[in-house]
Amino acid sequence: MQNKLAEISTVIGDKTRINMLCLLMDGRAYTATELSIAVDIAPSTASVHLNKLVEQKLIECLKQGKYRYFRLASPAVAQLLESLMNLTSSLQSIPSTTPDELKYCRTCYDHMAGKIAVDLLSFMKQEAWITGENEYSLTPIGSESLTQMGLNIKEIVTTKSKKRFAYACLDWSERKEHLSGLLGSQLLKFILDKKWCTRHPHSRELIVTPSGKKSLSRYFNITI
Amino acid sequence: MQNKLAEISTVIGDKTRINMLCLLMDGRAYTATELSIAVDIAPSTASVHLNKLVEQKLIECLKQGKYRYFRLASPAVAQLLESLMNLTSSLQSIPSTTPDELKYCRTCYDHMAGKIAVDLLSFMKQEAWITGENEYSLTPIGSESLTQMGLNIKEIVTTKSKKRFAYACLDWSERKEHLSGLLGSQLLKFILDKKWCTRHPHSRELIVTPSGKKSLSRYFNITI
DNA sequence: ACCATATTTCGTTCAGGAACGAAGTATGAA
DNA sequence: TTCATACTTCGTTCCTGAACGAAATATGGT
Repeated sequence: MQNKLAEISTVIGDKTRINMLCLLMDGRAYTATELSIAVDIAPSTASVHLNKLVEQKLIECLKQGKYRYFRLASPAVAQLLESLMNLTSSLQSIPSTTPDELKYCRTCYDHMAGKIAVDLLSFMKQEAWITGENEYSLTPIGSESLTQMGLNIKEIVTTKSKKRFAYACLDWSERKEHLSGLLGSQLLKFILDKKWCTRHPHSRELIVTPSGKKSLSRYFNITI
Repeated sequence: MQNKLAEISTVIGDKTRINMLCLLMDGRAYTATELSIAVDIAPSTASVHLNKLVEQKLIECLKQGKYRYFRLASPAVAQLLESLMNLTSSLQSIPSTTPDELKYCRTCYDHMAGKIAVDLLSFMKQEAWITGENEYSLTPIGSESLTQMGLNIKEIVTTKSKKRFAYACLDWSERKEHLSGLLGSQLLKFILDKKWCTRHPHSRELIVTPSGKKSLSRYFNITI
């Protein structure tokens, strides 16, 4: 019991690992190499540290191709780090992402990405429109809400497609999850149809229209 | 800035020191020797550990004659330890497993604890019956009020005792300060004598009697 | 298929620091 | 005063674990 506690605290109690955890405090996921560069150690050393942190469930690892993204495992970990920072009274403000347009709203393959998409997913989770960890299912609440919004959910749900229905995709700029899968792509299609956003002619940027601002705010409580 | 954080976390990240901190989680002050025995190391080693903890302001030291009493430095430290315990999901995490009654009103060694005791201390502070940060002194107002209530303050003040007169004890469940020391123990004695509370036969719980309710409300503005 | 990049595993080196006991200091008691 | 107890300081030993680079593995791109 206290043994477990001692284990955890020794894992936390390392200069390098604490620095890593601090970097992860912004809620984003970083690759092993990025972290190793940021804290100035060899990748091999970083790998060892990251494994220890994963072992103690302080962070978790998301494989994506040859990359491994690491992020804090739970809000409880963030809270722990925060109380640590409270002690030093050096609660550095979490670096706010300076949203250059592309970071803000764009496409990622066939679905939306950027801050808006991250906010959108977090709204849908919070309002219990969807459930699940990495693979999502639509709840009756979500189904109804989206239908009322104008999406033909019935059609989407009955679509025969090899595509996964809905899952979490890591955003490359925010490094936070956003909605991917059939639901994500249909949602983008819908938003473009409704002209809440329009495509930028030469990039993957999406431009939110005035009516889009209103609707996004109304349906998803997203302010721009 | 992160340097400071790393320092603190390395100090926390030691099996022996964490064990000591856990012992101190009950809010009580222990001597160096007691702690060294409890965690099974030589007194000299304990001394080094305790100094490190003091240096980082995780605990504080109160000299009293040849004894040194150590206790947690602040509620913030208790909170840190609690969030650490949260991670282990060990249900030794206090709040959920503790019956409400025990949280509400009980003894902590020789004085009262629980929500009532916390309220009581905060009332005494607010009404300027006592002054001080962690070590309290009785003010003339406090002295008079308590005397009027029926406590023999003169006798208590002139008692020769190694015990500290009055100090803040960290509450185990509330994580807030309550009154400990000679004054605290005498107050409990008084309250039991007056039958404002009675002891539960097999636990540290205190049961507030009907007349206790009236008196606590009248003298300390505490509603139950 | 080939190479480039991301990450892990392994073996080695090395510094830091945890632990002890002995000797020194401080305080209380007889 | 003298002794006992509480605690600290110092010097030494010893072990853990942080770090590295080289080689292995995994994946993507061309």
